[in-house]
Amino acid sequence: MVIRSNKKPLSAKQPRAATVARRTSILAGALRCFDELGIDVTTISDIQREADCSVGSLYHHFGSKEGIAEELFIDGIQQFNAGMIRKLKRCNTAEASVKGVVRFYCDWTVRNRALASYLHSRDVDFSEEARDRLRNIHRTYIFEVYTLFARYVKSGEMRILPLDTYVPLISGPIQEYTRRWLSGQSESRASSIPKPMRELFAGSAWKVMRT
Amino acid sequence: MVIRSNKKPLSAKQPRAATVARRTSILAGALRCFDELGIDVTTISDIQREADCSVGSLYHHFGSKEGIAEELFIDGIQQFNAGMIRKLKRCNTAEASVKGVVRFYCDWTVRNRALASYLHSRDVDFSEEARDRLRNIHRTYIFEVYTLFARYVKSGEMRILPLDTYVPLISGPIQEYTRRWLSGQSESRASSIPKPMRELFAGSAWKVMRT
Amino acid sequence: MVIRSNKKPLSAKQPRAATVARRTSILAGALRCFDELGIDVTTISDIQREADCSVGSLYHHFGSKEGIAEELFIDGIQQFNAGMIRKLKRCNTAEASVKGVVRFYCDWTVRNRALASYLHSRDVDFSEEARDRLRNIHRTYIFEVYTLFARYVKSGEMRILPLDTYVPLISGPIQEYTRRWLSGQSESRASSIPKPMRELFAGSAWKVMRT
Amino acid sequence: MVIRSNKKPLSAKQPRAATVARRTSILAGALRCFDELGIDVTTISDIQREADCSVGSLYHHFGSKEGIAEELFIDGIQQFNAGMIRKLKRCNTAEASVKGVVRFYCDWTVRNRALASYLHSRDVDFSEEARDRLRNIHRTYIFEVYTLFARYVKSGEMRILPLDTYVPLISGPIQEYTRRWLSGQSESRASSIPKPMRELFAGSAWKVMRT
DNA sequence: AATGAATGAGCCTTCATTCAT
DNA sequence: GATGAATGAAGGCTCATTCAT
Repeated sequence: MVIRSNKKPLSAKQPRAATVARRTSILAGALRCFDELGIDVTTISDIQREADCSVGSLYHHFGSKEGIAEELFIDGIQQFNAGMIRKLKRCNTAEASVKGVVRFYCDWTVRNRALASYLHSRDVDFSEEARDRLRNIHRTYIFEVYTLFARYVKSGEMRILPLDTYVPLISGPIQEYTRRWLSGQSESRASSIPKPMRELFAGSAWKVMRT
Repeated sequence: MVIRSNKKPLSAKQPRAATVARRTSILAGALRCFDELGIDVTTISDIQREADCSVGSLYHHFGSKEGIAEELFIDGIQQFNAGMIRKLKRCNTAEASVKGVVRFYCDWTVRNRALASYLHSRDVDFSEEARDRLRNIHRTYIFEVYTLFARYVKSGEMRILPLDTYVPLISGPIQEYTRRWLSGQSESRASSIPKPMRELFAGSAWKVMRT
Repeated sequence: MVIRSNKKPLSAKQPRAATVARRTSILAGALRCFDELGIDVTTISDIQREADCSVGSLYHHFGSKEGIAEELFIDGIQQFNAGMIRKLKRCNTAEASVKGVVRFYCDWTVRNRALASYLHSRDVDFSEEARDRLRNIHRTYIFEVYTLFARYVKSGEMRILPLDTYVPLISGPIQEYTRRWLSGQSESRASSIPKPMRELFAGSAWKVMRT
Repeated sequence: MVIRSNKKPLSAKQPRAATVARRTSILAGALRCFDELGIDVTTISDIQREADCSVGSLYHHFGSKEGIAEELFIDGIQQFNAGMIRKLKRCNTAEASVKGVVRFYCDWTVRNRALASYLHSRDVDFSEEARDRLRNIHRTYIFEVYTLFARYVKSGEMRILPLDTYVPLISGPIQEYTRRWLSGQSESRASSIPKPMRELFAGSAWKVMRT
């Protein structure tokens, strides 16, 4: 997982490798806790134990429990968005694109189970500053995605629908399926989602979107 | 630590009307709190204030904060299930039934905004006993629903698909749309979901399900 | 309910002097409270006030009210045992040893009134771990004492009796007398037990034990 | 066990049999609780469950938790005292009397394990009124006992000792032995104290008391 | 006499955060 | 940068007692 120091002024000198490692291990430990216990229930002490560091260290690097939660969340979102955009840029038809969304959603969730699960929780209590960063990230993402799809709508390959229904219609089913898979996983960490299943959802999404 | 057996004997005696009223008002107060603050953040004090009763009363009737959360959850599920079954029994064709599911989901959510929102949260930490009750309720519900749909699948009016994909495919999109509507609503309590929007999702569901 | 593993790793690091002082003052404060109020009635608040520290500090060092009670109890037992063994090692005859037990019991109790009184109470609700520690301490102590007396029994200077009657027969009377003295003391903190009284019990013990 | 209604004015009419039965069952239930949990830890609710009655009933009959504890304690003391006096009145020699004390103590304790254990606890927080009653009972008892023994001291059959050492010297060992037996019993409720053991203590007591 | 819902002071404990070393 | 002792507000919960039915 790629961790970036986002809090520090951009002009600051490069943090040392040891520092980066410590931050990374804290975020990883926090994710394990959030995954197993939930954000609200996880305590600083839990994270400390999991990351094997002192309380002071936690506060030195992230300022607060919410600081850790925010950093982790934003980091996760950026990874997901970047992956999705990369994927879509490699799709050249409406069908490939619609199916690509479903496939990427499915694959990424399976590959990043804990992080995906964390991004679903709506318990993070963002600071105003973090909310701003998220809004910008989301705006940029949505703009990029819409730009990539706009041509297919214009060309008549995809239905024209209210803007806020595209995501539910395309991703809703796989999200719901995935959500159930995630809950199940918390107990039995074994299987992944079978390809034919994934293709069923991809196909359905296209069935709904095509003109 | 001293361990005592805590279970109240399940006496079949009818509770008095006042008792029922108190229980109801506590649950209503709790729902308001959970809706605005989230379960984990809501305190006993909050519920107490909202239900206008003493701490002792809360514990007398529900035993614990989790006890309240469980009761509320189970109550809600049962209301939803009962409504859905009632609705489906009035549908005579595959199309009406599939669309009926989407419509009922949409309408019930709008009519019971707070409760619906609460049922979505996965923060309730169920006791083993509550988990059992829920499992039974769910089993019964799923059985009834499948019974109602089985004939349409058999008659060839609906596609034959893996059992665990029906719900995501039919309800996924409206659920996702609804989820976003719910988040938005927490700030501006005004609008409802417009009929045409509802019908868009109903239509899409049928588009995916028909043979 | 969420379960977390709570055990602090038994790091061998030396605690700082300030830490030791704080622990000591907490135990001293707790003893004063237990002595005056009894364990069950003493509240964390009482101890806090008496030790002049924050609640958090109490829990940081001892984990719980029971933790304090256990530590104090074990500390006291070890002090008593060590003193008794030291005393007995300086006795060279059966008579001196039997009388030595009575004398030490009497003197130690008077010199450590509150602690002695605390060790008599059977309200401490030991954790399994503490019970283990106590069992070990007791086993070692009993072994040492029996070793010291064995020669006198073998040499025929002392009666041969069932093992579990030596303590009651030698210490029973002074213990009972002392117990009453302790109850009395809780109101009027002045006198001590007069030497002749002590010697009466020492003499009686020897009268019962000699062959 | 004989239970007497001691709180009511002496002129009151005889309570009905049902009332007596209820009081008896409450005291019996309370004893079971105190025995297993300790007074301070036992709750009104525990007693209620054990006696199978309502909270209101408890308060109707005894006024408070302490009221129950006091009644039980005083009742027990009176039973013990009465038995001891009865026993001593049947002894005609100093030796028989001294040994009689030890034997009765031993036998009564075994026969009334829970009650004996309860009488040893010093956690009862007596009201001023109860303390008065107890003082009177104790005064009377001590007076009777001393009267019964006085003749043997005068006749030179028993040693002349400080008044407050007779009880410790005679009863101390068997009490201590018994105390340990009682603690042990809480786990394995089976054996009783063997006769030869009892006689060992009886003999030792006489050895110490004879001139 | 019996019942059990209601009350609320007070208890034990947790936990995010600070700060001296 | 790292450490962990210290802090104290706040939370969930218990329980003796009262009182209307």
